[in-house]
Amino acid sequence: MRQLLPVSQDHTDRVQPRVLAQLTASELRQMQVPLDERLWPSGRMLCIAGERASSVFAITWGTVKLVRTSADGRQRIVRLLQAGDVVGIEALACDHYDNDAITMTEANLLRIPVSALHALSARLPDLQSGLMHKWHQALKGADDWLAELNAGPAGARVRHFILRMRHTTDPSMVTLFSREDMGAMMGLKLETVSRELSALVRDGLIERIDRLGRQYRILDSAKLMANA
Amino acid sequence: MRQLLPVSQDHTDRVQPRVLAQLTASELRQMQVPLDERLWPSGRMLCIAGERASSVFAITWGTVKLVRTSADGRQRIVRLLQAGDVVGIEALACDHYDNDAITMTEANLLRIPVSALHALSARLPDLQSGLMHKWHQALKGADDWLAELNAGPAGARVRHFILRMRHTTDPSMVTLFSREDMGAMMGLKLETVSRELSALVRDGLIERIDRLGRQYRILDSAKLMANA
DNA sequence: CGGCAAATTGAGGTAGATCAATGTCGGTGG
DNA sequence: CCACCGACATTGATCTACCTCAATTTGCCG
Repeated sequence: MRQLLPVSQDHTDRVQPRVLAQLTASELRQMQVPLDERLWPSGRMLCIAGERASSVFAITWGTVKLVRTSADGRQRIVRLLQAGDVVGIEALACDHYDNDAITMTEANLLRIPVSALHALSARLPDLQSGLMHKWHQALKGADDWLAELNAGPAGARVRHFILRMRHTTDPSMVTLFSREDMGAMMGLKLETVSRELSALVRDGLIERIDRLGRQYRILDSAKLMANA
Repeated sequence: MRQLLPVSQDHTDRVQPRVLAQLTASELRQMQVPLDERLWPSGRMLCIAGERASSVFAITWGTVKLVRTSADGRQRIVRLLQAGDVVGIEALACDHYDNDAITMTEANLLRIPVSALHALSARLPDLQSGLMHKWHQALKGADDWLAELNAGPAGARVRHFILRMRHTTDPSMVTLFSREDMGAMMGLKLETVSRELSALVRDGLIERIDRLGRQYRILDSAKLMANA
C-alpha cells in the first residue's frame, strides 16, 4: 500500500511541514487558529463546485484532483494539487468553491477556516505574501497544465505527464493513476492513454514495476523529454 | 475601425473606470503611485515569459492574449485578458513573467510598478482584498478556459467561444479574432474554425456582419447554448 | 492595377475515438 | 481453498472528426 503513494506524499522525512507561508501547523495552533487535521481516504469528495465555502484545505501529503463536470456530464480534471498546495483557495476571495475537489490517494489535510486566515493576515504581513505565493502557484499550475498536458499529440501529453509525476526523492520512479483519470486530465480516451504507455514500454523509455500499471521506472529520461 | 472593438472595450461609457480594487486612476495618482497610462496598438508585445518583471498592467479597455510558446515552436493562447484584468499579475509574487502578453486590439493600459503596490497595500487593506479578487479572477479564468474552450468536439468549442465573446452592451453582437488565433485558443486548426463558423452561419445560428469575418450577430442563442 | 494577407472550401489522409474481446488482479462467498 | 465476479488494463479492428495540403476567393493597400 505504502509504495503506491507518490514520494511527494511521504510524510516521514519532514516532521513539521510548512503549511501556509512559513508557518507550521503547530505555530498556527499557537496563534489560536482552529485547525482540523485529518487523514482522508482515497476517492473522497472534499468540496463541490458552487457549494458555500468557509474553509480551505492545506495539503501536507497526498494528491487531490480538481474536477469540472460540464453540462453534458463529461468530467474534466482541471489540475492536480499536492503537498504544499491549497484546496479551495478561492474561498479566500469569494463565498463558494469553483471546482469539485476529490482525493486521488490517501491524503493528509489541514482544514483552516477562512475567517481565521483573514483575522491573522491583518497582523501578519508574512502570511499575506505567503498567500500571494499560493495564488501564484495555483495560477501558474493552471497555465502549465493547459500548455503541457492539453496541447500537442497524445504521445507528447503522456510523456509530459510522466515527467510531471516523478517522485521528488527518486526522479526515476513514477506513480500514475487510472487510465480513465489520466484521460480526463489530458483530454484523451483511456484506451489512447493505455496504448501510448504500452508504446513507451515497448520502446524502452519506461519499465513497468507493479502489476496494476501504476508504478513505472524511467529508463530513458532524455527520450521522454525529447519533443519529437 | 471603432466597431471592430468588442463593446467591453468601450471607454466612453465609464469615464473613471476602477483600475485596481475600488481605486480609479486619479485616486491612485493622488496616493503618489507613479502611473504610466498608454494606448497600445494591436499586436504589441507587452511582456515576455521569463523576462524580469517589475510592473503590472491594468487593462481599462482592449484585449490582451497570454501566449505560451512550447519547445517545438507551437504557440498556444493560454487565455484572454480584458478590461478589469491585470496583465503580469505574477509580478506581485515573483520576479519574472510567466507568459508572453500581446495586445490583440488597440488597448489602453495602466502600467503600475509592483513596488508601489506593495508599499500601498501595507497601508490600504482594501487594496489587499482587491488584489486577491484579481488573483481569483485570473485563476477562475484559467480553469474556465480549459473546461469550456479546450474540451469536447470542435463545434462545441467554437460555440462556447462565440458566447464568451458577446458584447456586454449588446449581447447579440460578437467580435471574433483571426481564425489562426482562435485555433490557438481552442487547440484547433484554423481551417476547422472556419468550417465550424460557416456551418453556424449556414444553419442560421449566427449571421456575418462585416466582410472580414470578425463581426457576427447571434440569431439563435438557444441553439448556440445547447450542448448537443 | 497588382500583390499580399486572410478566409473559405474541397479532397484526401490520419490520429485518436469507438466498439469489442481478452486477460489480470483482488475480493467474496461457498 | 477454490470458484466466481467486478474493476481495470490491454489489445485489436474499424470508424470518424479533425488535420493536411491545396485551390480559390475576397478585401486591403501601396
